[in-house]
Amino acid sequence: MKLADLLTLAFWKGISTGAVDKLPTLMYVVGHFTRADIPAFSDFKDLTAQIAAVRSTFTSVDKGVKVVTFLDGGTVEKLVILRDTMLLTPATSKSLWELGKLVGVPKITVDPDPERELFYKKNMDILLRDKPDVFEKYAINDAVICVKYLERLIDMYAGILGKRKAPATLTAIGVDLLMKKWKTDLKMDPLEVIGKQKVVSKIYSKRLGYYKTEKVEVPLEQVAFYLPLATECYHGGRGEQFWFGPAFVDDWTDYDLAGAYPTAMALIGFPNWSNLRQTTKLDDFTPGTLGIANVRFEFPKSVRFPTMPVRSENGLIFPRAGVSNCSAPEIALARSLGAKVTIMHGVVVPTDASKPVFRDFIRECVAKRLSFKKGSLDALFWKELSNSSYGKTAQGLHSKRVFDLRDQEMKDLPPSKITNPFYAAFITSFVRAALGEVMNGLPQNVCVFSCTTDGFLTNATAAQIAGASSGPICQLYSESRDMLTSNPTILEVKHRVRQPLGWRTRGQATLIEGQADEGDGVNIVLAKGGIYTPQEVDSTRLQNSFITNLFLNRTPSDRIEMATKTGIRDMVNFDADLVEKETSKRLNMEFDWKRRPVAVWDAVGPDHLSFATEPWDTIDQFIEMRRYWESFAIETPRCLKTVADYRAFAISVMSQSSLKDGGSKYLKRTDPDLNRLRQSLCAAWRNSKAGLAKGVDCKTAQHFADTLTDAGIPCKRSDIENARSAFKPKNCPKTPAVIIALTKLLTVFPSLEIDTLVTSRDGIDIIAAMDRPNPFGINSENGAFVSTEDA
DNA sequence: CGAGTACCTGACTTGATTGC
DNA sequence: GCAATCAAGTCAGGTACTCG
Repeated sequence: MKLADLLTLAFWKGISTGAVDKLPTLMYVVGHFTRADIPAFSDFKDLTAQIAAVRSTFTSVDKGVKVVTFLDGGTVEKLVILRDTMLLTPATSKSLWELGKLVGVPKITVDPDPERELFYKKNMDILLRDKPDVFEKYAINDAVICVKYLERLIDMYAGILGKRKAPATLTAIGVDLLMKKWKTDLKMDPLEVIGKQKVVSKIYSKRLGYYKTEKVEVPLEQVAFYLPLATECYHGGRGEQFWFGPAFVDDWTDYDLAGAYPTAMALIGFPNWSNLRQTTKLDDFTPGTLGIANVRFEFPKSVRFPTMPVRSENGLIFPRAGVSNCSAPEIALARSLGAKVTIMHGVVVPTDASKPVFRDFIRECVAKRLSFKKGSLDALFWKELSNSSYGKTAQGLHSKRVFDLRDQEMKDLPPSKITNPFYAAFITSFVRAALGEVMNGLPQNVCVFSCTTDGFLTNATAAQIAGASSGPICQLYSESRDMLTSNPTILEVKHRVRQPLGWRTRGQATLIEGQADEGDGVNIVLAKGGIYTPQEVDSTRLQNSFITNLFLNRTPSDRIEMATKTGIRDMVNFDADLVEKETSKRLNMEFDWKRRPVAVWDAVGPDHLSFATEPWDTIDQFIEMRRYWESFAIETPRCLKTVADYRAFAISVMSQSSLKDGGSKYLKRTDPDLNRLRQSLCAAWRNSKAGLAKGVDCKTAQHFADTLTDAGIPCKRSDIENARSAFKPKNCPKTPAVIIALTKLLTVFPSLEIDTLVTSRDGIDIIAAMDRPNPFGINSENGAFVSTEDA
């Protein structure tokens, strides 16, 4: 059936039952997750040319679909605008069931038995056969929810912007509202706000065969010059796991910066783009400055959480020293933490703080949100508007490929009307800086367990938190907060637990729940870090114990099942239907090595490897480390669950890092140090190098092999015969095992030149961490926490 | 929409085995 | 003892995909 046929049928039924007396020429067709429905139309191929794929589903963007319907014996052309409620729903309530609750239409249950219910939903044809009346009700109910929701949305839009329309996405409403604020209320020119101008350009039109003049929006020249640097200075949120494994038992609190991104946005004053200037003066970069820079930095050893972001393939890293592209708030913070900072390339945009560009918009969103009941559709709607506007300032900065339906190819997501890298860089930098200021303000004996974008988990007391959140950045944050909500509080408590478990960025669970009675969910911290829990495991508590068991009992070969749906590309290119496909993914609950282990031990209760961390000295150390980890664990099955596992990895790391420059290629996974030593010795013997002489220091290959084996280096005759390539000097890592073996060999071959065999580099040493005590003073007998002050 | 992975592919190295 | 052979292991780069 074609889309047109469906509409004809609907009109015909509407007229014949008297429900419809006038036919519209322009209409919205709405569904929830239209990716499931649209491909079912027989003219799907033609439709794709007129609709767009947004966030993996279908909607109309800048134009509608022309549809010809047959009514009263004649043909009538209608314009259809497609909408997907999925794209118009606040982030927390994506399911149709949630949506139904928001508009007051509950979803219909088809069977009282939950198992039958699930079965019917997966096999709608059987439901139609068994209970046709229920089927019809159920099917229509979904449509009712969508229509009611869209009507509500159109009403809301009209109430705010005075025009009756349904935009394609929620964020589009936010941008429209912001534009209105700028133009009507604040009398600002949107182009001036984001540093652009209109110019007339001549474009040759192939179709018309002559030049057309067109007005295009381009960045002001003095701004354009620095856009690449500003884009480099824009990063996402800070996410790190500072501790691996089970923590000690204590009062742990999960804090969140209240409304982080909107709060930072509200601080931006009206920019004077034409007076933008280059500077390398540190004092030009204050916490509130709209400024970006490429800087060299070095933090003192005493700073536990360095705050300068450095981009890597695996996300943001915060090393002790290096080169960072960041914004003014982080530069100011680094200086106040005692870091040596040198600005190599810096740009500052003067702003008028008395004319903030986003504050009124945010304030209106916050006021509107607070005027509605918490959790209601309106409240969620307004929250989404302010939160999503930050994302729009960053849209299109880092290239993101999206599938273009019309041209059937991947294209870059274009910038939005309010994309501006200076803003995006400032907003995110300010939030990271606020987080960094608090974490570094805590006493050394307080443990910070993890952090994600705008929150962190710590065993600090309320008084310690208060003491840590009084720095200049927090002050500014508090002022902005006060201005927006008349409440200067900056940190909110999200969860309280007694013992957390952590493995990687965005990977935390709860071993012992908290005892707060503030409601459900407060006592459990759970961030699954990309791990799927089965559908039947539905409550947070069940999911938490599922994840915890997964972690404690994991093996390298564990896989987790997940359901994926046919993607848009496959639907369009191969005419594939939307089906669920069961796939499995390797379970990865190992550390991400964004920090360096500083003290390692086997924890008790639950029994598992545990370690505290410190920052890497440089980004290169991290990059190297990640490479070692990937080759060690992801290809060879191995989890780090005990100190013995850790030791094997630590030796592998030292072996590889001390060789570097090609020498570390093809090191063995198990006993890399001794295997390489054997290889080197065999080549040395065959070529009479490194103080060995073939036929003199052992008559036959077999004899030499036996001698090595006796010294603790397993060796076979074939190993010597296979040593066909030239002897490579200094090609052997200097691990404790290698030194012991060589010392033994020296008694057999006194002329052996150890320095010719063994590398002179030191490499990355995470072996020594096994000898260091837990800095937070665990009593290893029972796992109980002993504060360093008492100990 | 950014962050973080998993998976695929093709080229290269290594170590066990075999025949001379 | 040496050369040839082969399967398994290793490496590097690119891409697709999901979650929060």
